[in-house]
Amino acid sequence: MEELGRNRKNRAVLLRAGREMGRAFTVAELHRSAREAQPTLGLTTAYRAVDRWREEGFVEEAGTRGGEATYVFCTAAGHHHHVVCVDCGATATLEGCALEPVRTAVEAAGFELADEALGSLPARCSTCAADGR
Amino acid sequence: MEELGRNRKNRAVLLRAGREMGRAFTVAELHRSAREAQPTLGLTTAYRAVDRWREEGFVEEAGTRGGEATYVFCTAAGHHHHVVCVDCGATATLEGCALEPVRTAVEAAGFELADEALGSLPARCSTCAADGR
DNA sequence: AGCATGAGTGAAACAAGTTTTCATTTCCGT
DNA sequence: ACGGAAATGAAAACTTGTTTCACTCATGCT
Repeated sequence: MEELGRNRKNRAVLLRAGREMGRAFTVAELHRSAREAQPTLGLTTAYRAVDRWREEGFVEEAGTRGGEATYVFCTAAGHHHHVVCVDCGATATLEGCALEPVRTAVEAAGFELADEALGSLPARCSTCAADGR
Repeated sequence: MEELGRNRKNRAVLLRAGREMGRAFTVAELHRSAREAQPTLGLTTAYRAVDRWREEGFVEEAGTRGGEATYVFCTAAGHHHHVVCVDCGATATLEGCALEPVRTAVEAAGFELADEALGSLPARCSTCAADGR
């Protein structure tokens, strides 16, 4: 349980809050949620926690929503891609590598697909698609 | 030639500058380039021109580079996707729809691919890939 | 237990990109 | 010409995200 480093109370609260969201979240959303359990917790700490998680590979960027960066917890181990609803942040995971045909086409054009920038595919969940948002 | 509206001198300069770039550009880059021909042209006008072009469909967002949004001129008419080098902005166009297998996989997960957010695929051109950037 | 150390913290200052405001200028149809 | 709508540029405002800094406090050592 030392993975969290010293003084881990706040990060533990943030971690629980983030896991409970079950979808892509902004730092402000994470902060708002964690604050319910820890009212003194500052926004700066939320930014720092997400930064750390990203460096450690627990979390990855999932695009932006309304100008704010969103993140998802990356639980699956093997090669996979996240599908993220651009409206509500709902996520799904594609196990196989559905991007191979795209990679081939991109390479035929003389480019290499930048996988690190395609960790999550922008999509719309059935609810948001039905809402016509 | 009325597509540009009134007082079109500055926007014409910006349009020429943008087309001459031949790659994805930031608003600041566009402004810097256009300023060589029109030194009084303000940054605000460049922002406004790009906004208008995007609304009109001449231009689409192509992700970000160093924290700045980038844009590409969208010349092809049919269904297509841009491939954009995340380092230098070089572009290519995929004529067919190489994304169909991805769409199928995403739909199997209960989502709909958000095409408008996938107008350009992040990639690296051969030069930047070789530079190891 | 006492203590020194350094990671952790939050408020506030800062930075960068983009948008808005506003007074002024320029174009265009009349 | 003229009147009005659109366009313009400078500056201010806003937004998101980062950095600074003084301070707290858990941790490991004695």
